[in-house]
Amino acid sequence: MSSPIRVRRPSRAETRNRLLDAAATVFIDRGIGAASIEEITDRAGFSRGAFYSNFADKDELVLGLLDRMSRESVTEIEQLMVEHQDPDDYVRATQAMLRSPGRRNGHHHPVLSTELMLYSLRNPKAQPFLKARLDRTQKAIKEVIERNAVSLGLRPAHNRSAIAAMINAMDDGFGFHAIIDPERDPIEAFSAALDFIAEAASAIAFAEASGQGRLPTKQPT
Amino acid sequence: MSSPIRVRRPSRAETRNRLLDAAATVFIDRGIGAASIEEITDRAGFSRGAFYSNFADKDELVLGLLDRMSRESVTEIEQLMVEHQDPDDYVRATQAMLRSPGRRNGHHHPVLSTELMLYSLRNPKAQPFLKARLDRTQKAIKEVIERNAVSLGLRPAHNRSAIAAMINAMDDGFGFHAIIDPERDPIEAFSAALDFIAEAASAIAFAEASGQGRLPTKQPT
DNA sequence: CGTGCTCGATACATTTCTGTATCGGATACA
DNA sequence: TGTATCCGATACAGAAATGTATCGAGCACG
Repeated sequence: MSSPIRVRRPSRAETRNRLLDAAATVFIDRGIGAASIEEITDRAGFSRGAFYSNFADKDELVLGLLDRMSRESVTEIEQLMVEHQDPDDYVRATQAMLRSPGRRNGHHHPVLSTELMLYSLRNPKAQPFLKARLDRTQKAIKEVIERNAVSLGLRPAHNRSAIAAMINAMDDGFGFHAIIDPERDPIEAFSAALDFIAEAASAIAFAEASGQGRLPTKQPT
Repeated sequence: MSSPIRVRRPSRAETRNRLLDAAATVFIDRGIGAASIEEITDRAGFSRGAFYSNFADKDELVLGLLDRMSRESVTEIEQLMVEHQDPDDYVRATQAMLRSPGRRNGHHHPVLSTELMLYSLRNPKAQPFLKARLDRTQKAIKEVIERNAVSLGLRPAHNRSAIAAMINAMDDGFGFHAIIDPERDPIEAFSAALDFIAEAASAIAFAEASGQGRLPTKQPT
């Protein structure tokens, strides 16, 4: 029978992708610096020859991973935000996504992100990818804030970008602290923080409306 | 002349400390995983023999560094907090400390902290050190919050530990984002965030005093 | 079919890193 | 001053990792 399923050797793209997948898991397990090409190819089920046929060296591999991650996530966060415009919904969707199988195993693992962040410090070529991702994330958060500005009671004077940066920083910070202390639940902490900020925003709006003077804002630096 | 200054070979403790110093800088430059013993001893001005005379292997070196950092910082943050009970003062003192020469060069560099965090993930022996440091930091922040609870307008219902965790997470998060994008100023962002939280706390207190009902709090997880 | 090309496997050369064994100068102390 | 001990330097062996050169099976295309 001419079944479309045939025993064939993996296409070049397939090999490349499997190598990238394996690289992501080895980077998580060992760290980028300590990861050897051999462990990566072993885990991918190839020989080192396959690696050197697809990449010049480890740096190019990391860049390739970064590039693929970048392509994949261009729409991911934005889509999530668009689909769940209500902050509550978004938090819940985020939880679901974070817990979905294949997420923490795959390439979007907080540890991998951290490894890549440090890597970008040492290889400037990687920096634009991560900066772009950071900017995208914060822009998406900002858009959700702006859409919900009225119901949140946010005053025009409040700098939405700054608040988005705060939220993003907290999100990542909680993630890191969960790495240090696994007993901490970053999602719960993040939810609580969002609640506080939402409550704070309405309270500030209320205080303002009641003629309560705005607190003096200090000038840093 | 019997000057007390003599040409002597460094004491054991001195050698050890210089090795730890060098290790810290190499870890920052290359990452813990990619750091070789030789580069560390070179930078410290010793031979590899000196290293193996003081440490069994790289793991023991990292643990030693962690231990020394732990000892050094036990009082540092707390002292800073005690000396500057006013939040404004504290922020300013923090800025001064962060900018003090020898801080970012030495061992308290955000990159080093991140390296160690990832390391602790892979070597459980390191975990207690970092968890202890994290707990200490948050406890100190919490104490400052509690001392200033009245002037901040914090209601008893507010969970001070959660707010301390928020602040700490933001602090670290901003630091990490500054690593990704050097144009960002983590100190300025942190100051702005503290302002927002302080403003929010008084506004919440004011809204509460005016009979404005507390916003419903969502139940995560 | 068969021929050329692609791409992963194998083998090899080289470098780098680690860890140990040994040596010798400096120090402490009587 | 003599002597035992300490501790870093040197030398060596082995392992691990890198990168290249070569080989050969599979696929595309005539």
